Amino acid sequence: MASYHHGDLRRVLLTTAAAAIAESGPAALSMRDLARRAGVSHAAPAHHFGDKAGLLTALATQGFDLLADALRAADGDLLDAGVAYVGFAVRHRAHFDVMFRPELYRADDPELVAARARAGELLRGGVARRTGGQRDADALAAWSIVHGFATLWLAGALPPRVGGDPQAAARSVIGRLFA
Amino acid sequence: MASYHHGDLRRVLLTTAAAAIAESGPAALSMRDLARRAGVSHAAPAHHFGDKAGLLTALATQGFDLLADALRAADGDLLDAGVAYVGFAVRHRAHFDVMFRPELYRADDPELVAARARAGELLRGGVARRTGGQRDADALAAWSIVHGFATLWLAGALPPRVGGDPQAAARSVIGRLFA
DNA sequence: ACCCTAACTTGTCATTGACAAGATGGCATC
DNA sequence: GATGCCATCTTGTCAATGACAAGTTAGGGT
Repeated sequence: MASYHHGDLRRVLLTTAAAAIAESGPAALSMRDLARRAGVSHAAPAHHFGDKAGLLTALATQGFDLLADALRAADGDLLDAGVAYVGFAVRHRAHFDVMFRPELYRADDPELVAARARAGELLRGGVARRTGGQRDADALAAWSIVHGFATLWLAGALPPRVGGDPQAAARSVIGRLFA
Repeated sequence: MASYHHGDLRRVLLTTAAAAIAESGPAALSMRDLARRAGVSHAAPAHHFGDKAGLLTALATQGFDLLADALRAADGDLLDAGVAYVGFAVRHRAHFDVMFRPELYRADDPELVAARARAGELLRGGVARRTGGQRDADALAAWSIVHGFATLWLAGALPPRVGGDPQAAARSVIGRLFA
């Protein structure tokens, strides 16, 4: 038997939830099924997250932090940042799914707000190095195109001819911006 | 008392469901609450749609048809088609929300597949008039940018400075493509 | 040795989705 | 105009779920 005090349950629940959501979407996630997968009682998740919205808030927060990490690695280059954005969405599909669905979680949670602000800062930074032009509109266009591509990819809405490598396809698409 | 045979229930349920989803998202939609809003018994919706997935399949199908109508009105112009796409997303938020969430409905439903194909045809048509370039990648970029903008707008993820008119903002953003 | 509290469990309740079976009434057919 | 048919809608029921209340366990500080 595992010890009565799991000790690491919160993290395990988050990763398990991410896996479950990646399979069937946030709507299909059940607190009780999550508890079952983690081998704990049906009320254990509620202890750590309060309720379902609490869990998804934690997931979204983690997601914004992961996105910030991914963008940091691109180091300010617009194209790389865009590709990294798509890469993040594909690698962390569950987080991405939840992050932009604020009705599922508590969008005013302080930790969530802070993490989102950090990621937003890096997102804007990716465009900052471009010279001239209307920076705001450029940033918005860049964000829109990568977000749209990632969303369509994840939804399976893109035709097969796009190919199997989302990051490569994204690179080609982003190239159409400011061409 | 309303007559025992409602006669128009199916359509009423679809519009009521769209309103409910526009308020709180597809996840929060309850068949029983839907029945309550429509003033019918809790099992009436299931008669028309089978189950929740059936209802959302019907909504998505209707959504693709509405999108096709909106695109047709743009008459082949790329910029107009993009603005129309965003306008559709904002005006028919619930439909748009469901359409690109295939795990919520039966993506292989024949009527759904047909409606989606019709809309897809018009979508590609919006880019067809452009001369030269790699048409596929151009179409993908255009779709991505309008879809991303619409998604971000609906998620409330855009900063306030973007303003209150999504179609105007979209026009400016789309202008960054092929500039 | 003691308690204090975080971590988890058991128990419960209203609500939900899905299904089964019954009731109603318009409509075609004779 | 009586009869039968069947789509439409209702009532009834069941397992599963989310949320909450109350109890149990163990580890750490004093």
